[in-house]
Amino acid sequence: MTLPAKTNFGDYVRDTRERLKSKDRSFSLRQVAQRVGIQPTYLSKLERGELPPPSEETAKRIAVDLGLDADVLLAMSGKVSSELRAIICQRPQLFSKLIRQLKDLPDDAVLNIVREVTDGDW
Amino acid sequence: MTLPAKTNFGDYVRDTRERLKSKDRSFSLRQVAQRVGIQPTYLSKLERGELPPPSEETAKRIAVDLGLDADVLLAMSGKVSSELRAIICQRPQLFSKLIRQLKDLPDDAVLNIVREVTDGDW
DNA sequence: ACTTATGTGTAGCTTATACTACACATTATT
DNA sequence: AATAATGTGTAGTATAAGCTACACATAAGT
Repeated sequence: MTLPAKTNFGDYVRDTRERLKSKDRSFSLRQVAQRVGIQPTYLSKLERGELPPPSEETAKRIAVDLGLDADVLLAMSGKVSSELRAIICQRPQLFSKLIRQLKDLPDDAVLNIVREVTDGDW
Repeated sequence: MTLPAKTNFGDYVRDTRERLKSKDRSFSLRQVAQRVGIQPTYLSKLERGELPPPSEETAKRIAVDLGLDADVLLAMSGKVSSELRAIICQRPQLFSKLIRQLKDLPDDAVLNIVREVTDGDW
């Protein structure tokens, strides 16, 4: 699972699409736009950063088409999916506190927590 | 720490403000609006749910004035603070996975995690 | 050569977001 | 009784979000 280094929404989409396109002609800007349900001009501007990232729904459809992780692509839009937002908003104090605490913990420490929960030690 | 049962933004603000007002005249709708930096008419409509919750900034200022937890008030607006969003967006996969996993865990289980992290067992 | 497909520049548009400003009736305060 | 303060109805406004539509030059495929 390769995470995008320090790139933005546009570059990430463009790079991914070009990579796919080199193996499969159907990943032209126009065809992707068509499948995603947006105008080619719009996708072009998104990829070049001429316009800010699209709506959550559009970002998700782009992610699906390009086989990307929607959470990651949304993060590059500075957004958190409505699904996650809803979870947080149900118990805002609990989650707010937890997230702030985990902010400065290294990845592997957070992963340990994830694993512990997965294993159902709770 | 009393959490609002199942109420919405408007009712929560109104109830809180009325409660404060009964002890302190300066919590009239007009004076609160003045301190918060919005029009009284706007606050009135917010409290009665005639208009949707305000911007994050305005919600935060209301929270400060009324002594409420900003995260909770934002949650009633269906929002997550930009600060928390930024934390999540820095490590979207990690946090997304964790949040989804914690979704159905009872409060005390999540609190255990919070405490463990607080104690620095990591 | 010709058609077809590709990416992009320019110019818009529609809907939501986030409020303000004025006027008024009702209720307190002095 | 007069003044001041309170909450609210109505009508707007300004800005941003999230796109579309047309036209065109270039490149690729047949």
